Amino acid sequence: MVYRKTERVAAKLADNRSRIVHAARRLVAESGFREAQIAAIAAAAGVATGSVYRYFPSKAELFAEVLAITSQREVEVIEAIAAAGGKAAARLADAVRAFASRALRARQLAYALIAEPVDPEIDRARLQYRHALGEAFGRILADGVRTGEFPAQDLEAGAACVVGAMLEGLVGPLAPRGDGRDEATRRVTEAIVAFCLRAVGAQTPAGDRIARRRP
Amino acid sequence: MVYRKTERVAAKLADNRSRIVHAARRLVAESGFREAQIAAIAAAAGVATGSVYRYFPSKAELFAEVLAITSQREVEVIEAIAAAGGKAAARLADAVRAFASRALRARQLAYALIAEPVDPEIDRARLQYRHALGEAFGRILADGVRTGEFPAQDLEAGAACVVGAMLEGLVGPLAPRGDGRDEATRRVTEAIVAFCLRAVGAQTPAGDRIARRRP
Amino acid sequence: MVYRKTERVAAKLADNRSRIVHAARRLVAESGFREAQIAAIAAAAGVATGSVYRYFPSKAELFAEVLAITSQREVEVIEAIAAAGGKAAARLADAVRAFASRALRARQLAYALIAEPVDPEIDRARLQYRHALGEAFGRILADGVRTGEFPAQDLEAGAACVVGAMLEGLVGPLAPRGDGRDEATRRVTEAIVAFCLRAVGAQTPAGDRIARRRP
Amino acid sequence: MVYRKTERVAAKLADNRSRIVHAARRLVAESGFREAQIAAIAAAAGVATGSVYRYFPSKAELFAEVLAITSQREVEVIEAIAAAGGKAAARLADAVRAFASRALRARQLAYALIAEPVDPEIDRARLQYRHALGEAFGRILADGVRTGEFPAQDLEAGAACVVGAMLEGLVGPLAPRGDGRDEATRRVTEAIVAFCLRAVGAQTPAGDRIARRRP
DNA sequence: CATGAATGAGGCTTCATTCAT
DNA sequence: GATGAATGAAGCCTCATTCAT
Repeated sequence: MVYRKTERVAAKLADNRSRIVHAARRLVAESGFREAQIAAIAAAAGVATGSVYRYFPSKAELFAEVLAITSQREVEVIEAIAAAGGKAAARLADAVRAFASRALRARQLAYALIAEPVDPEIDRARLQYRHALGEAFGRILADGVRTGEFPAQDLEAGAACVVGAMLEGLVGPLAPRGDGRDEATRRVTEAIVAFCLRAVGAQTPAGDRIARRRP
Repeated sequence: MVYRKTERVAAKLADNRSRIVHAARRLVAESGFREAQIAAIAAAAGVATGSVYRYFPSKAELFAEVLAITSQREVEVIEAIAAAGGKAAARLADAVRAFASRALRARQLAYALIAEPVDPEIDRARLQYRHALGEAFGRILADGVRTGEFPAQDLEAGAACVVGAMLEGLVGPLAPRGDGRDEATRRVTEAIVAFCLRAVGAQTPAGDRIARRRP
Repeated sequence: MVYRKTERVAAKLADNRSRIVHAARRLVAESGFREAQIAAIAAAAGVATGSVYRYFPSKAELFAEVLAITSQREVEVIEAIAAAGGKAAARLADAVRAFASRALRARQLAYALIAEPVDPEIDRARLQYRHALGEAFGRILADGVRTGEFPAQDLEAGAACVVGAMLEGLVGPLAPRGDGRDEATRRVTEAIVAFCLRAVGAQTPAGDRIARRRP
Repeated sequence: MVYRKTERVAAKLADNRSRIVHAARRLVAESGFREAQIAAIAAAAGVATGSVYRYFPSKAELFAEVLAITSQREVEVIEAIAAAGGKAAARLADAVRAFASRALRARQLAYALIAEPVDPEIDRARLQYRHALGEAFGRILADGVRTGEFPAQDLEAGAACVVGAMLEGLVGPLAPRGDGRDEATRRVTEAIVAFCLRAVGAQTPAGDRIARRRP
């Protein structure tokens, strides 16, 4: 019984699994799902093709996990902001900004997460992501409505709309082409923030009120 | 005689082309891109497989046209509303409602148009659609800002956000499951309308203003 | 409409289909099911791999047909003998001899037909063959019993036993190694014939009766 | 101490080897060769996959041994009956009955032993089994001929035919579906016994002789 | 020796595209 | 031009065997 499940062995296994997932993630981030074939993933992970199947029963399951893991991180960021204290409006703004800066930094990945063509089987994972994202934003909205910061409104629809506005604004065809740090991108991000704040009925700051006046 | 024959031939050709496009569209609407293989499309169009390649150089180009034609119609509807007279807020509301009722009536097609997995090459056509949709909404926004109905704002971003909010609200994972005519769906549609009106800073009707007051 | 389904085209199709079946049959006859992979069959038939799937939905179905066609011929031969006039005993002897001479001439094929390892899905076709073979022999038995040539007996079991005796005697491990025309093989064949005749209770000819006497 | 250890180790080794063989046998009996992959066998035997290769150079050799061991038992039963005293006809009948009752009780295993698709390499073991079975029956036949119970006949062919008749009658497509203890199965078994007795020319009991008369 | 994860060759199947008729 | 059968590259997955620990 020489082959004990020592930490090293366990680590190796976990490492392999993780390397496969990350290789898959990387390939998706670089060239989209199209290019992320099992053989390529295995090669990128430094394992044999068959080894992928030791960790995942099928390609679909692997990708589901890639989507799940990747999006979980995004959702967690938003959830953390949602759960923080302070004004709902400020949290909403922060959440949008956080999402934006992350999405723009890894545009191809964000696109894949959100919109790229995949197997219908894999798509479920994507829907879950957007659902979770919606719930996180929904929590902020609910808080805002409860405290009177925001007017009464349909929370579910509002959350979905915020998510949609964000996604389309950032990943859609009108999205800025920068990496999240250039001026143009910052402007668009702030425009989306303002859009969402108004949309949920937040008391907009003075500057905005002034902007409302006829020129 | 020769002229007539030519005419008839031309008509036949146009007819075939159109039948192929429509067969493709129908298959997509019914079962998504997955099921829309060249052979299936040809069969549905009543032509031979090879004939598809007489009219389209590749599958991607065929689908690009399917997307273009289908979305053009949608865009035209929105553009017509955008170009109509009256308050920008009313037009915005109408446009969202029109989009919603059409999208919900042909959900699978709308999903395919907006989000379903396809070849990256085909995806460009999708982006154009969303771009055009954005422009139509952008025009309404611009009108509203010009007349002072809406406050000054980033028009491009705002248009994209409106489109995104609509799409996510209607086709995303939180979307209603009805066909556009049931009560739940109507409620969601109106919630999206209200969201977008607030988002662009429209002077909301009295009822909404009241809701804005602290409870 | 230049591409009419002329005889030539139809013939070509039928030809291709048949060539695939025969290539498969040949490969099986030469090297058994193991070697009969789709690619090899296609190559042997002079078509592309994919073309096999124009004619057969799966490998299993192709082999089912190979088995069916091949065994049908064998069964027909036996059935013709069964349906002929004359003494049942003579027909039984003829049927066994006919089966033997054919089986021995294409030993590998016979083995594959009867016993070689295949997909369980394909196996059904094999069972049908043996069933049909059994029925043909059963008819002879029934005739013999009806005319009083043979004693009353379990016809189903008897037929199965005759088939089994034949198969084992000819294709089994004790089978002769010749090609059906050498002396040793002829002797074994006649031994099997005698075995089956006695087994069904046929009035054995004088020579045999003599052999029954104590030596 | 060292000696003891060696002894224990040797026992352990023999134990492992035997467990692998029996696990393989069990898997085959339960689900056929298809399901009996090395990994599954190792798991069922409670050893590691690689350990299988410490005891057997290849899958084929393992299965050859499985077949050999399993069939040896069957052959021994038949041989014991063959070697017993008494009338050859009675022994033949007993042997057939013994074979039948065992085969029917473990139908899947019997099928695998006799007919299921496997590697050609493994098939040799199967042939040996049938050969051995044939020899056991052949001994009974030889005895019968020597004592004058049975007429002179080709012993080898006769033995093979008896085996074949049995196999086909019991495991073939016309075989009864029971477990060897139901009435239908008993009837078939007796029909096969009668068939074989007649086939070897045994003096059949009075009832059968009467049946031989013309009606 | 035992372990069991890793290997990777090999097989089946799909489907966009081509081309002889 | 139209036809639709033929093509064959490409991708997923399996599983006997190996080998570092």
